[in-house]
Amino acid sequence: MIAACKTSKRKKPTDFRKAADVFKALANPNRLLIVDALGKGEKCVADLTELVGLDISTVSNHLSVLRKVGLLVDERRGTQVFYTLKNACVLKIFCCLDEFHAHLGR
Amino acid sequence: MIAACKTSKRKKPTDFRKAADVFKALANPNRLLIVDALGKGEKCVADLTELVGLDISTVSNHLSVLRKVGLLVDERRGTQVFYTLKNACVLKIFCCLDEFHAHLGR
DNA sequence: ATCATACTTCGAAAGTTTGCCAAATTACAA
DNA sequence: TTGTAATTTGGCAAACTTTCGAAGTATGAT
Repeated sequence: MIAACKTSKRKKPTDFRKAADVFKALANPNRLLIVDALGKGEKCVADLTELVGLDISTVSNHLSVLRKVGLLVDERRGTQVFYTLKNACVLKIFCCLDEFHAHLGR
Repeated sequence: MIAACKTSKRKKPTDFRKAADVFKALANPNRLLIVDALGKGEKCVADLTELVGLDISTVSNHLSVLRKVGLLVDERRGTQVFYTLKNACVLKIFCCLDEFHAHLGR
């Protein structure tokens, strides 16, 4: 039996669906690469495209997946669109994962 | 710019792939329901099948997805197989998500 | 206005996931 | 050993994801 967190309350089916949507958005190595990069500061689509090495349309799609679940915000400045992490929680989740893999020993 | 966690180090492509696999395992409402239930203690497949309301073979598949990424461990006792959370990190991730949704206001 | 740049949206192909059913496996009991 | 209960595995169809290239949109420069 493991202690739950302070903020946790009785969960409804929609809670699991919403949570699953966020995990779905994070369930792709290229999107994780993007999130990790944005953890260091905002980037435009072209920068991220160079980083992940896929077609710009594909990267744009990945960005929209992350934006739709509220992980990112976009801001147009001139012809460029800059993306930023919406909040630090995602990076915390990364930390939990680091711990998890350390615990697993892989 | 957001502070990274203490344990974070330079990430390799395989790190993102492994992390994505864990998120993939969590990217399904029924599997989240299972993880949440197991947070309260071990359960056998039949118990979990009743909980999620899908075919037992489907639940068995979900459990194997979660086991493969190291989130669960199984233990056979007689004819039954009991599943347990491998560690508390997953529940911490849930907490991060709760925070995230609170921050988003949905 | 026209053009170039930066990005998004659409449509299609290939691959993956989810679910059910039926068949196979495992452990125990009679 | 034959049967029965619990779980896993294999096969399949429907739905979803990933990627690309082409076409579309928005902004700023000429």
